[in-house]
Amino acid sequence: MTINDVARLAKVSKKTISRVINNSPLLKQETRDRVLAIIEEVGYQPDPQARGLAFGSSFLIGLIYDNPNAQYVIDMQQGILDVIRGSGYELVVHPCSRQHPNFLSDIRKFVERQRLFGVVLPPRVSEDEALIEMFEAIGCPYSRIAAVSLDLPGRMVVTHDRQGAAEAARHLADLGHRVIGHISGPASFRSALERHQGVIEGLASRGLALDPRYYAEGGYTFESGILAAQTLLALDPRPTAIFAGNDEMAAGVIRAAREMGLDIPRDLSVIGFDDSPMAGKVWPPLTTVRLPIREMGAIAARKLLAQAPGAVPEQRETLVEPSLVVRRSTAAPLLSRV
Amino acid sequence: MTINDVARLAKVSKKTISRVINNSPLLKQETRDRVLAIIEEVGYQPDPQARGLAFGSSFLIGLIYDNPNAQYVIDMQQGILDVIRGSGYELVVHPCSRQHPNFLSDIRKFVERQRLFGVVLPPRVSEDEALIEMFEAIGCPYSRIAAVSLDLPGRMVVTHDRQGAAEAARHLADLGHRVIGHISGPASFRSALERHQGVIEGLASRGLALDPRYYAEGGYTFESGILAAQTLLALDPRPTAIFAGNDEMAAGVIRAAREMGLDIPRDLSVIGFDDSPMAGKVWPPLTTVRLPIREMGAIAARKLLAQAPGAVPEQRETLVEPSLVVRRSTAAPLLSRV
DNA sequence: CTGAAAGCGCTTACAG
DNA sequence: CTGAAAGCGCTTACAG
Repeated sequence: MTINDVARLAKVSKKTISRVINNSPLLKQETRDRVLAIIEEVGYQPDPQARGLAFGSSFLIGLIYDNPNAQYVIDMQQGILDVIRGSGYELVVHPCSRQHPNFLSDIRKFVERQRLFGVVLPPRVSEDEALIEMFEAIGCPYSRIAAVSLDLPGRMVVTHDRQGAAEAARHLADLGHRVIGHISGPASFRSALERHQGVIEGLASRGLALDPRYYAEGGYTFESGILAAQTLLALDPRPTAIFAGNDEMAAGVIRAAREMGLDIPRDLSVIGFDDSPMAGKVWPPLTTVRLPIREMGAIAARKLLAQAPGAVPEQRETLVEPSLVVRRSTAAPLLSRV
Repeated sequence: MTINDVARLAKVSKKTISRVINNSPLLKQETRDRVLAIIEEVGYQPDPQARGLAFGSSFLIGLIYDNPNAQYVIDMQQGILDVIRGSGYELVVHPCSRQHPNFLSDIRKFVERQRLFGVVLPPRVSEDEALIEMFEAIGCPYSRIAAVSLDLPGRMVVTHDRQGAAEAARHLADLGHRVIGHISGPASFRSALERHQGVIEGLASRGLALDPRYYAEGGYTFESGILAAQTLLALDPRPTAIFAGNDEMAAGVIRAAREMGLDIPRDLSVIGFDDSPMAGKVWPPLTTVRLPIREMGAIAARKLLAQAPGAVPEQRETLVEPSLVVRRSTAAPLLSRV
């Protein structure tokens, strides 16, 4: 069933069918309705390959990512799919490594060969300016997700990591903690910087300061969380609470604390970030900060689709608010409870 | 840069370029080498959309899944990508729900519209015979991953879940456990049936039987693990070990045990299945059974590609062996240690 | 508001 | 072993 078959059935030219498919405005409503009815009846689906060939651009959206958090990527894929479902677009996944020597040229080949309609860029690739310049150079539309505004409003989904971290810090302060540690992700991640800054601001709003001795830079990994926690927990006075930049590191903190014989939350409160699948399943269930990843993926997809030739371009930046999920890994410090 | 440009540069017809691209055997080696050199030099990449249109089939592989385990899906995607990298194929993801009323017709539309080259089917969709019949009917190549052989050898990647579960059961028996519980996944999953059977066989090889009272059917979810564990742990005598059909449920068992004041592994040994990201991060680190998901994805992709018109078809079924990962959630039972 | 012609970048089927 | 013609299913650019 091709455009020619439908044209024959509708007794119009195939150009008219094409106009219906592409929602052309210059078309009699009656003609449109009649054609639409026939399309529906015979179950005609325009061939995206043929359209793409004629258009000079495919109906494929690329998700380019280097995020090791599986749940994050799956949720993001789902969010993008929520939006493109029924639109004729499909999602092509492209994990990558910024470490790889051909990082840029591989992605460029991928985008050019497939004539991708555009790409969605979650962190950390979303922060890679060389990558962005390449997309600009080849004219590939994109939308970026990051913890700070890095681009034109219509291309940005900004996550308010700073606020989420501030809320976490205030939660600890309000529980009565005064000696609070923070383990951030790598300083090369905007999210790590923003969360760090959020901790500082959140504590400041309660008249507290983040003592630099109680700050450590981690690698967003379980092992780095263990290592950093061992350092911080050896300090005198020992921190009564630690905010880790993500759940992986928070799990590491819990592990390190346990191996020192500390009880959580009695001896140490712990907060993570991400609300990953394990967060509610470890013991004690982890207090953490949640970002609506799936929704972020959906918004990013919408902003990308809005860059299509006929569409109305997005003008406004979207700010996504995280929320604190209080579970049982945080409590008042021992001293203030005595 | 199109096939015409390359033809002009090489001073041959575009048909010859096409023959080079498609590895046609009837081509002088010298011509091939000369064309290849020019292709390399100018960085020509054949347009998959144009090729697909002419071929009547795209260069897209679909991953259709309804697996809620994010790490599983990501690893599988990675495995498929490992194989198709550089082949000109790309991976399109298509999560779905077997509950959805349009489940079959949605997938059919997807496959037909995109003219997918073929699809990779992990469990549970891989076990859906109505889905398979549909693929047969429309002539869509596929490869299936399942815990039992369900199809022609060339289309099957069989995971030896039964053996993995048997190994887990033997591990418990060899530690000295005699009262062992098993919580399986839903009986509508082949993996659940196979793992269950594996437990029975593993115990039998040590002269033990799985008392039906100590068996419960769960839903492969954390909550179902908690519920089932509460039932099993109320039994008299209390089981000294529980093998859960996946890590999610094993985490639920640990939770339930903890809330009853039981220490793991002192009072209860727990084994899971999957070696999910949380397995090594919970306390105690979970003994579990690992399947090489990424490798399975790669094999499935290879079997799919082997169904291409020119390729040599796969004749043999692939059997994938799981491995037991012993961590700290299993130990000898208290009595035998006294 | 609608249509006939040419073209997107490839491949198949047929020649030679 | 290589090539000229026709076609895959659409769209663009031009008519009317």
